[in-house]
Amino acid sequence: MQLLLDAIRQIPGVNPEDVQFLLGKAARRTLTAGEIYIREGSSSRKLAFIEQGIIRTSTVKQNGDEVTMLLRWEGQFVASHDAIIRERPAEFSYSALEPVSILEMDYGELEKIMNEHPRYEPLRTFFLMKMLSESLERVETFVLYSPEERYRKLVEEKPDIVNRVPGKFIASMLGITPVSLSRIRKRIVARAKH
Amino acid sequence: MQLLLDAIRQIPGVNPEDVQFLLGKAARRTLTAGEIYIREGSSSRKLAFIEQGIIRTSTVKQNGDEVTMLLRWEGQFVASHDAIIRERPAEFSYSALEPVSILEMDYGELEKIMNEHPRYEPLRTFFLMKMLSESLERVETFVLYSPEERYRKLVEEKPDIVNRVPGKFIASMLGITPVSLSRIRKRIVARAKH
DNA sequence: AACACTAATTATCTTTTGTTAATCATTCCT
DNA sequence: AGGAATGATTAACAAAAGATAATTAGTGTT
Repeated sequence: MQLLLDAIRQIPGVNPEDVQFLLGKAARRTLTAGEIYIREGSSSRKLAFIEQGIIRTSTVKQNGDEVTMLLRWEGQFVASHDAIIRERPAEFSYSALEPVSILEMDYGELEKIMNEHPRYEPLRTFFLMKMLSESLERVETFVLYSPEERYRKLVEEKPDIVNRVPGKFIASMLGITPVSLSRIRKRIVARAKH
Repeated sequence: MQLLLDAIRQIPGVNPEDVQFLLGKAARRTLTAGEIYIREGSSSRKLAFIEQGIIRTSTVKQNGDEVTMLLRWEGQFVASHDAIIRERPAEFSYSALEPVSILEMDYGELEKIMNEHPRYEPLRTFFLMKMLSESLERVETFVLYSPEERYRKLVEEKPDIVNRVPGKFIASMLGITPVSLSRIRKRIVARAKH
């Protein structure tokens, strides 16, 4: 819970008592490793804060290949973008890579509260801005950096990810194949021992 | 002006009279080809709707290479993401590729109005969601598609872009070099005449 | 311990991209 | 019209990535 409070405390324009009220709406829930949280095609508008664990967003391409679109871990929020911001069924599946603990709310409920009590509005604005900021930064990594540089940056940002997530998922998220990631790793260690 | 009205009319929860009021705050402005709209490093919080023309978002990498992060054209909004959602000086320059006509507002002013009159809030939420949706879709193109597929999709989405924007800018936006784009084009026409 | 299953690495070959430089093609300018 | 400047294409080579398959490593299961 502390993690979530810390996250919310950054929000300008929201006072702590309001937060307490909203947190009352959140339910703690756990997922077992491998469990699917939101299934592809569902219209679930759940909004979750990850207390512990990693959730993977994935789908299957037309050609049958499975791709990992996104990995989210403790301290971050997870929601079905399609269901919430595009109002259509989820194109992706969201599943736990490890035992996961989340705090869950229904976005529809939040929306109702915000419509009735405008003072909660800054909360929504804050989340949207945060997600947008993260997404824009991700676009930047694709335009500015090579696959190897993207991998280095990811490891820099979240070093323990390499021990917690199978490389094939990491590769997919970076837009490359597992074979290519393997070669990148090899090149990096080769260069490390000059 | 019609274009902007059409764009705003899609927004659920905002009534037309409110829109008229906000539009009163917007000023029409033109940019000459090549003119810089927002300069890198500036803290301008201008928000603009493009009536006509194309605006290019770009920066210079550490290694000196110039990159095009984004192209925006008529019917779309332009704003300095850094200044507005990250509250820091712009990392990018925004410049007109053609003579451009925009409707311009100051985001700070909008923010003030929204804080005082909550009924305008859905407008902000709508813009944020729209930008987020676009950004997420862009991330998807990098994860799901090859450079050639990304190029095809861009041309499909905005066919006249190839006649209006130098290929080197398009290439950069797709995360590839101009030479590589040239080869992709060659491959496409070669395959067209089976 | 033996087996099955999955992931990671390696090998081989093909395709694509990056890099650099040269050559066309266009546009713009005086 | 002539010349400068810019952008696009092509060439030639190096580097990286994709595809496929084989091998190795690591898990977990019984």
